[in-house]
Amino acid sequence: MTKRVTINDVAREANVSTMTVSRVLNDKEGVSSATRQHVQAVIERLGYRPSNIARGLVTKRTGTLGLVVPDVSNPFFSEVARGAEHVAYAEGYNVFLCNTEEDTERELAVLKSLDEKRVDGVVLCSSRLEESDLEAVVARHPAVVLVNRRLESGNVGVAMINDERGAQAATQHLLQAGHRVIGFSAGPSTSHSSRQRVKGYRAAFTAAGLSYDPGWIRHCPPIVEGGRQTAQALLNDYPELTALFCYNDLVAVGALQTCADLGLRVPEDVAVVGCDDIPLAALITPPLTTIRGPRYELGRQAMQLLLSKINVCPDETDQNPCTEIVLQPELVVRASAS
Amino acid sequence: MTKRVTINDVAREANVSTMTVSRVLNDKEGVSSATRQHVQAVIERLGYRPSNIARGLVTKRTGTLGLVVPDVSNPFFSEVARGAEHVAYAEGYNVFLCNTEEDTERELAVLKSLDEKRVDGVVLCSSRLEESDLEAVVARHPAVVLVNRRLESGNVGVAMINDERGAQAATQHLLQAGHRVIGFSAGPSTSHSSRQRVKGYRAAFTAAGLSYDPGWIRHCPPIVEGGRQTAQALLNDYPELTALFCYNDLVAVGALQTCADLGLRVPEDVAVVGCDDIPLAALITPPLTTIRGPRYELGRQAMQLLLSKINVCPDETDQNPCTEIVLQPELVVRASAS
DNA sequence: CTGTTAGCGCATTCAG
DNA sequence: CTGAATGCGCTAACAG
Repeated sequence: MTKRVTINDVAREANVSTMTVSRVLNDKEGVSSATRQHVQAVIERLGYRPSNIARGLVTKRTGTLGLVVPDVSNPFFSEVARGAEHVAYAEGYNVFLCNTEEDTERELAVLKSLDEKRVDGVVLCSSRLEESDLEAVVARHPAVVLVNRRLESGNVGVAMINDERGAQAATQHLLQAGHRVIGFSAGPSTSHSSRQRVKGYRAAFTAAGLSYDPGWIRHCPPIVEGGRQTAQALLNDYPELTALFCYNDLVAVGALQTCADLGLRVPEDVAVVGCDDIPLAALITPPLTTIRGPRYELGRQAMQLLLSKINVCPDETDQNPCTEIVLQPELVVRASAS
Repeated sequence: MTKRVTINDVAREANVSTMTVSRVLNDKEGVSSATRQHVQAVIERLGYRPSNIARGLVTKRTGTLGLVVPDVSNPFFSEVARGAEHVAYAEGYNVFLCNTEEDTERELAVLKSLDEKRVDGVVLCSSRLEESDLEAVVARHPAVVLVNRRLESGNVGVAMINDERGAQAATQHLLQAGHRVIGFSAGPSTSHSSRQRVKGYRAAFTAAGLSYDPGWIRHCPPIVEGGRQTAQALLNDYPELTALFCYNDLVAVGALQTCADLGLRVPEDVAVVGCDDIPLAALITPPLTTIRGPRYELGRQAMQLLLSKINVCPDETDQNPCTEIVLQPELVVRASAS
């Protein structure tokens, strides 16, 4: 690592001013094609790379964005991340990937760090923050898009999958199959999508003119082990239970494991429905009936919305032509609940 | 977005010089605890957040790192990413996640972008770059750690899973079970780990005093569809084939699908072995015999190695106490090849 | 213990 | 078409 070549080195070597170099760097007019070519050649020869950080200091735009997710290794978020990163890259941005590991303190910390890094915007997935904290975060950042969470106040973009509708469809499917005692392993109580899914679960009962026992709903960590334990508890407390709706497919896999441990057949003894349609859902035994949300598309659109917020012309900054994107999920019927 | 609070605003408001503010910001000595507290209070009151980018311009350290992977949504890399991000966060760094989407041009492009962003170091996973390009990349960046790839020249850190050994163990397992015609869906020919696994595959035959037909080895995209098609071609060209070793578990899933389509039973008619032990491996039918590499640990150690390279004292910069980390994989025997 | 001077690498504004 | 001066927000190296 010898010292870096700067714009001054290029200017000196090319016998021009730094301004001329700057102009060719940014493809601005006002440079004869002769000098432009010459400067280009010198840039190549010296292997010069402009410093985005020096540039950012003056332009106030860093060309970097933040993407905050609870856990990248969760297939749901890794797909969202892939979609988001793809769009960002196409527009010349880089993105900081931040894992909160389901921890609100850590979420606050990464958001602070992103602020100090002066990112141009943030896509915040499944924020577990309280309303007031979230508002403060939104206020600090130049542009924010929330994924799978809504916020009344503030100029936020929102992109989400209609979780309520998905959960309702899943529950309705079970109800129509004749199930009346349906457990719900509902994921983290602090999660917005969990709350939405609970709503949908209830709505399905209401719409069918049936009632449910609130005890059938139980929160759990959104992972296999959480699903395993909750299913165990639920089946123990309610032996009459014939169906389980799960917060996500990982939780459903845990439920499947518990059923296997207990010698219960799926779907004959207990029907199981998951959420998300992650890759393994179709490949396990029995194949999982689940709710599929367009995850990659969600990431794509969230990022696109963020970029559109960043790049609005100042005079149309108040328009907010489309500030909320809602993607519809669909029920995928497989063997675990037919 | 009103104008940002700067260090000058804080200094003015607190009736001190910017240097004093800078000192309390960086916890440097030389400030009375009285003024320190006072300045702290003003910082809080104004909601001041130091600009990491202005700071980086003078200190030459941005506190950012790059993590380049072929595909985040591949469970292998999403686990590596999680491990790497965890360590980086713990040390106060942020990481740019970059997907190459298996494309070398794009890999070059993101590396260039990372350079312009002046990252302090890069973890580069499964680089598909030619040796000369890779050397150029390594030369430009202050610190580089390669994952699953080696490079003779240059001061690079290396962290890898011993793919050759893993592939040999898998092949040996099949050989010992009596298989003699073993297909190998070997993944991308440009991938280093593919080459290593081919080596291991061969080594197992050699060690057993047996021979193989080079036609049994066929490259393919490292995804389900690639595995599906390659298995089809292999089973078509070599009907006597009784076992399939696959580049990774996704490829193995594709192979499983092909077997099902063809009415072949696994493992009775065809034994299948995968690689990586991704979450679904244990959960599909039949459960996949596979090679497990410590993915999260790989990400962790790679990032740790990178940070140790970044933070060496200048006078011990040549020592390179531990520049290569090799993690051992293990054979996980399940039903698909027992 | 505290402040002053300088400059990191670049783009913006204004003159040539 | 080109260049000189200026400053972005911060810290390093000195002074006091």
